[in-house]
Parts: sequence; C-alpha cells; structure tokens
Amino acid sequence: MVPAPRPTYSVIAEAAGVSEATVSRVLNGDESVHPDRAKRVHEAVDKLGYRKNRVASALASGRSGLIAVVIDDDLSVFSDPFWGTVTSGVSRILSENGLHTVLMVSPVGSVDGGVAHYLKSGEVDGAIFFVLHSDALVNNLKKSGLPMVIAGTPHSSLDIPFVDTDNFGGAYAATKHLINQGCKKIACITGDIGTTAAKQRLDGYLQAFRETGGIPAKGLICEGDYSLESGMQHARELLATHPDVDGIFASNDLMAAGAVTVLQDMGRMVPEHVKVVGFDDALIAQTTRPALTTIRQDVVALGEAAGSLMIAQLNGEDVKPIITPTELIIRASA
Amino acid sequence: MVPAPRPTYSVIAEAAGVSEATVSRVLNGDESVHPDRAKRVHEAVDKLGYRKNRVASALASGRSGLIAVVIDDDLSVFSDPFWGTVTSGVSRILSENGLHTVLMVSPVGSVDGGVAHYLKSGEVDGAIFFVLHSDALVNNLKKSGLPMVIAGTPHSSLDIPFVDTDNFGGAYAATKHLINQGCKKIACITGDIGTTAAKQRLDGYLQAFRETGGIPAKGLICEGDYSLESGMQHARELLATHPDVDGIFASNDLMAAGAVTVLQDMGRMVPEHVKVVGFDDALIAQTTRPALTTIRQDVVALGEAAGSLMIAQLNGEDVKPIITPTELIIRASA
DNA sequence: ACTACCCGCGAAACCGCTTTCACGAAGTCT
DNA sequence: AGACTTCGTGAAAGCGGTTTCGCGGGTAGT
Repeated sequence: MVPAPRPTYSVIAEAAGVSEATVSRVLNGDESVHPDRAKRVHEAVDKLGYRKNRVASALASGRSGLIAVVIDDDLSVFSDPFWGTVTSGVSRILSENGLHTVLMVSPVGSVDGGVAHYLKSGEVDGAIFFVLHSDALVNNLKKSGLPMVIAGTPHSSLDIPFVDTDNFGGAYAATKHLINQGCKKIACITGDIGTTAAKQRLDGYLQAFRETGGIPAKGLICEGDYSLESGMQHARELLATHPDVDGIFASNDLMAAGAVTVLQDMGRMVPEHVKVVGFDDALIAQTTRPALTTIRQDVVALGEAAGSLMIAQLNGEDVKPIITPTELIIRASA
Repeated sequence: MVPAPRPTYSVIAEAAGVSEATVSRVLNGDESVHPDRAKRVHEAVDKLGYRKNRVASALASGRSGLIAVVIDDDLSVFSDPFWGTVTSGVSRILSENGLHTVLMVSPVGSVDGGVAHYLKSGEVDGAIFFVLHSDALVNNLKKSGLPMVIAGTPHSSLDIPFVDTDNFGGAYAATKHLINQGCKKIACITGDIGTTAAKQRLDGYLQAFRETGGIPAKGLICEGDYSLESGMQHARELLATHPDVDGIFASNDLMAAGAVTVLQDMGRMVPEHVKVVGFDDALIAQTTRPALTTIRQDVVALGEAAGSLMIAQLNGEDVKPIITPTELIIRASA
C-alpha cells in the first residue's frame, strides 16, 4: 500500500493562490504577509492536512530542531533513575519549544568517537551533556561553536553554561543537621571523588565541620562510589576504626541505605546510636527502615533548567549557570 | 568566529577527479565503482576530513536515520529506572546500526497530539513505543506505514511486532516457588490491571494456583498499582481478611517491599510466617530486609530486542514478537 | 564483422523548504 | 508633480546529497 503522498508547498501555494515563498512566510510566522493571504494559506493547510517536512526545512534553513542529550555510559549511568528523570525534564522543555531530543548513550571519553562525529555533523542544533568524569569532549567541541549545556558542574572552568544542584549547600545543611541533633563524631562517606558533585558535597561537609571549630578525625572521611556496597563496606570500616561514630553523612541515599543496614546488623540502632543522612531523596530513602533523612534535589527542575539554558542560548541570549536549591527532608534516620 | 566550512561532494569530487554521483556511490557502498576511483574518493574524504551531511542525505533519500522512542508520560514512567534502562538498550543497538534515538516523553493518549504529528512528519524512519494503557496512537499510526515496535504487550492484537518480558512465566515461577516452599494460602497483589503486564502476571499466578487443584479464595487477589503505598495497603487488608495468609506474590518489588514492611509492623515474620516474592529484581529487592526473592527480568536485553526488531523491520525482514525469559532469584524473603 | 548487451560513469533532475533579490504599487517628502 | 522610500510579493537560486537516465566503450553472440 502506498501511503498517501503528502502535500508540499507547491500544492498549498496553488490552493491558496499564492506563491510558495508566501506559504513559507506564513508558516514561519513572518508578519509582513497580508492577513487575507495568510488566512487563505492557513485554510489551505488545514483543508489539505499539510504538515511541514522538517528534514527539508532543516536542510534549507540549517536548523534541524534537534538537540542531543549525551549521556556518558561509562558507568551505565542511565540505569540510575536520576538521569532518566533529568532527561525527561529536558525533553519536556525542549518539546514545548518545538525542539526534539536525540538521545545518545555512549562512552564519551574519546574526542573523536561516533558521538563526536555526530555532533560535528551539523545534524543537531545543540548538545546537552551529562558530564561526570571528563570534560575532554565538551572542551574539544567548544571550538566548533555548537551551543552546549552541561548538566553537572564541569571540572575545568570552560565558560560553558551548566546547571547543577546545590551540592555544597545541601551537604552543608545535612551535616549541620547532624550537628544540631547532637552528633559529636560525624563521618562522611563520599561519592566517587572523580566527580565534581562528590567533591562539592565533601566540601559542604567540611565547611559545616569547620564551623564547629574542629577538624574531622583521620579516617572519618571515606571515599565511596555511590553504590550500595560501598556504603556497606565503609560503614563496616567506620565501625571498626571509630566505634564511637554517632553520625554519618553519605553522599547519596543508596550508600546511606547500605550504611544503615550494616549499622543495624552490627547492633547499632538508627537513629538512637548513630544518625544517618543521605542525599538525593531517591525512592530508596522512603523504603529504607528507618526512612532516611536526606537532602532532596529537584531533579525534574534540573532537567528543565538545562533545557531552558539551551533555548536561551539558541535565542542568542546571555546565559549564566543555574544552581538549583536543595531541601532538607527530615525523616526517621536523623 | 566562523566555523570552518565543511567540504561538500563537489569539493570531494573535484579532489578525486570524479563526479559527485561517483562520490555518492562510493560513500554508500555501491560495488559497481572501479576500485581505483573508489580509492581516490576515500583518500580525498580522509584528507579533507569530509563528513556527510545527514540532513541533506535524509532529504534526498527519504531516510533520516532517526528512530523515535515514545514514552507515555501519563504516569511519569520515566522516573522508573526500568524505562531508562530499556531506553539505553535500545539506543545502544540502534547506534551500532548507524541510527539515532529521538526521545519523546509525552502523554500519548491523543491521536493527533504533537507526538503524532511528529511521527507522521516523516522525520523518523520508525518508532518504538513504550505502551501501557492505550494502543490508540499506535493503532492510528499503523495506517501510515511507519515501521513500529512496541515494548510491552499491546492490548489489542494489532499485528505490530512487540517485545516483552515473560510476565506469565515469571509469575508462574514465583507462585510455584511459594507453593514448593509449603505455602498454603497465597495472595496476589497485582499491578495496575489496566496494563497487560499486570494481567499476564496475574494469569501466571492463577495458572500455578490452578495446578494445585484449588481456586484462590475470595479476596486473596488485590489490585494494586505498582506503588509502595498500594503494597502496604493491600498487605494490611490481607492481614485483616485473611489472617492465615502465608504467601504473597506481588507484581513488582516495590509493592513486595511495602508488603514486607507492613507484615513486620504487624508482627509477622518474613519468611517464617509469611513468604513474599516480588517481580523485577529492582535495586530495592536487595536493600529490603529480608532481601526479596524475586523474578529477574533482563531489562537491557529487552531494549536491545526492541532495537533489533526495528532494524530487522527496516531491512524488510519478517519479524516476530520477542519474549525475553525471566529468572527466579532466591533471596531471604521466600 | 555486425548487432545486441552489459558495465562504469557523468550530467542533470530532484527531494521540499528557505531566503535573497528585484519589481511594481503605494506612500512620503520637497 | 517628480524623485525617493517603503512594503508585499513572486521568481529563482540555493541547501547537499541521491538517483535516474543515457552515453561510450568493451564483450558476447551468430
């Protein structure tokens, strides 16, 4: 079966009794067309069920209406609901602006892999990166003039707009909360320290600590990797080296949950003996027993911020980094 | 700064001393070009760093190399890591075949919303749907001849290829396991029964039950909605109406976790008094105490299956639905 | 040796839309 | 009233590939 051939400008133009150029003007919102003619065009479009061929449009105008979302798959990040949610936020904002999201889940390390080629091929109008470990690709692409936005704080200070959660402030608030709850010996389980988020959260913890006048004892800071297992492992070590630890700030909920499990297995009660605060307010924060006190980040808002930064850029506006606020969610664990 | 203008066929053709037509042939793998000339073309391409403009190519050939992945956002599905993972599987397979993934997160109910328009606009070569509640859009699009794949079993029997987990078999295995463990009174907390997955899992439960010669007592089957809360709520009801329940099969891990929490709060021990089996082998299955016995589905494989079905279809091959197997993971809860 | 094919290749049409350019009509200024 | 703008519009030239068509030369058949 041959799908009904779609009408083109030429048939619309004929039906409306105008030229193709005028059809184009009307359909692209050019104000200078006489209202009567514009109306005729719109009628023809409706009547014939015309839909613009975006590929042809892209070729002629040089704008594809496509924005790439590049997710580094080194860590199979995408199975983390966090990124899925960010992506859906991005996608929503973009589609509200007539743009579409091209998803690229791929290792991003290389400066001339498939992703790089694609981005340079001119098929997309911009790219949003979920950057974790390396800025190499982004840095390299900067020269090409492609509009870019980074979700997450970049490592080097490229002057590329980025969006990020207030990691520092959140971690600070979390630690402060532990202090206010009377904790004297507060440990920190960091995330993968190769990520800027982990560093910033550690800094927030340190800042709160510093304000108490003290310095974290050796061994109170352990480097985890955001996984459940690392939370468990470090909780075990902590208990061994610092049996009197009475507060733990973990850089994400998963590690916090792991720590809670271990603490309980080792006979410590949460929050009576040890208080625990996580980060993210992921689902697991609610399902852990006791439910986790944590730092909520508005993930959808983060995605939307990334999307709107991209749109502002395409409109030639000046853009500044956006840091989205966090919120302390107090539950049972601290 | 003007980005360096990219070379086009005409400069490649000139550099290689052939016509543009020949360049096109070489670059598209047409065998009929003399090896010497082909070599000259390749050399020119390498030397000049030529990259094909995919938009122009798409316009001329009618193939855009883009596949849409359409996710119904009625339920903010995308925050479920499940779909993120499926998507990354799809994306991987597609990009291995030179195709790109266009993500559309949007309510899909309407037959002529933005998504529908886009898909009909010819900008994509195919579409993969994550279908939950309604086949309306897919059904409508079928007429357009667009190659489609459905992830999840469709409600009506459109003859559109789909991929799905073996929901029936998994649920059957789960229930069977409970029976083998000596459970006499086994309840089922279903998922949102408007989804085919929930129905199939219920059927699997019923089948296993039937083979014991019995029929589930009134009230042993409760309709949940895949949420933690609904798991908790139905567990409470079950305990009230059937205090002697000794086994629960929940249609996903989240509800299973909810049920476990309630059981424990009500003084029942898991698995001693009541055994619980979930479905999915989500992260929460590992963090729940006791850890959940569950049915694992290979989510990445599901995505890859969807991608390969699409590719087969584009190649004009005959395609049949793919059902990916499940696996019983025995942990502590049953 | 002559017609019939086949093969590799270039010329040119074409994909459907955007945008520049120039033209005629209408409006403005002196 | 004549010269100068301004404004709306259509003709046409692209955008950068793909694909059809047909030509010239070599091979095959009789």
